[in-house]
Amino acid sequence: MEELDAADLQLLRLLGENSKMTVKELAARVNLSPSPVFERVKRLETKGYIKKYIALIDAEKLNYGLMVFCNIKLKQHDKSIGSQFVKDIMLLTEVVECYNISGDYDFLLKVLARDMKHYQDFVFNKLGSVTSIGSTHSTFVMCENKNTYNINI
Amino acid sequence: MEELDAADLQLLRLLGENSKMTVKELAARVNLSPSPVFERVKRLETKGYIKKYIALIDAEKLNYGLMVFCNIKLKQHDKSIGSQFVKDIMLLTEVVECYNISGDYDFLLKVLARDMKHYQDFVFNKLGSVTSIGSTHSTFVMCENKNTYNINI
DNA sequence: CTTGAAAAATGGAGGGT
DNA sequence: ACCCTCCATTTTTCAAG
Repeated sequence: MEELDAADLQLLRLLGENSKMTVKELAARVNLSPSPVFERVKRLETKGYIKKYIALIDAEKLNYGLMVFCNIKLKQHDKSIGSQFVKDIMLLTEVVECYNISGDYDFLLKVLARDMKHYQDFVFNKLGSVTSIGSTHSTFVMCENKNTYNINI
Repeated sequence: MEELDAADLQLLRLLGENSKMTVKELAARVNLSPSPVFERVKRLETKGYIKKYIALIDAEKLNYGLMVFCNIKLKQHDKSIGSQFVKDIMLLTEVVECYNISGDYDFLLKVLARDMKHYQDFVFNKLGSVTSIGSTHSTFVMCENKNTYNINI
């Protein structure tokens, strides 16, 4: 995989921070002319180093000010229960991330809700109807101190 | 804040999924011509609904295949200890997210590491030298099932 | 990697509903 | 207030060397 030189890594770093940079600006930063930078970026895209380009939306501005980490224990641990759980979870719009984890719980969800009332509704009505769930434990985020959204290269 | 109509929300949804969509493509999706779409997007940017545009980098391709949620308890809970902790944490490149949380622990970190050896080094040498830390508890991610990076509007 | 040129998108002026 | 059409400028994209 190490077909990446310092300039490539720098391009990933820059685009991971701000994907609106023009090829010209990127070229100035990595001390190359626009054309090779253009080709390098295209290569990083096709080889999959860059997965996609997205706009980051301000959840608080849209009245989604509550972030909760919801730990989930399944009733049983066979494969079909697990995959059914993932399938059910994928449909819940409040769940922005879902991880299969080690430890006392099986899954960790990052949930975005408008407020506590909304979260309560989410737990009781949405998670409540996912039958594979045994128990849950919620950890509330009081403050987001850092979020880079990307690996720090 | 509800100065956003259905077209604005749709634009946020589309750009949150793929920020490389051209104004022309967006216009076709929301049934408007390019100019008003261009103005709407600019307004969403200046008003802060769109925070920034980024490229998502594939951490696994860069040999950062291990994700860990690291719970942290501080030694004491006065404000200066807390802000010093945040300051120290901000400098650690392995930490991609940091939250002040409710419950048994004070902070939750999302950490990206190359492998278990790297993570061990991170805990012992990097976290180990952050003096405000009382205790830690690591939860390892076995599989990322879902990550939308954005609120689901 | 460079130069250079075609194609496309951005961003703005002016007019219409 | 909002949208449209048209046009200049900039950027992207892709040749050939």
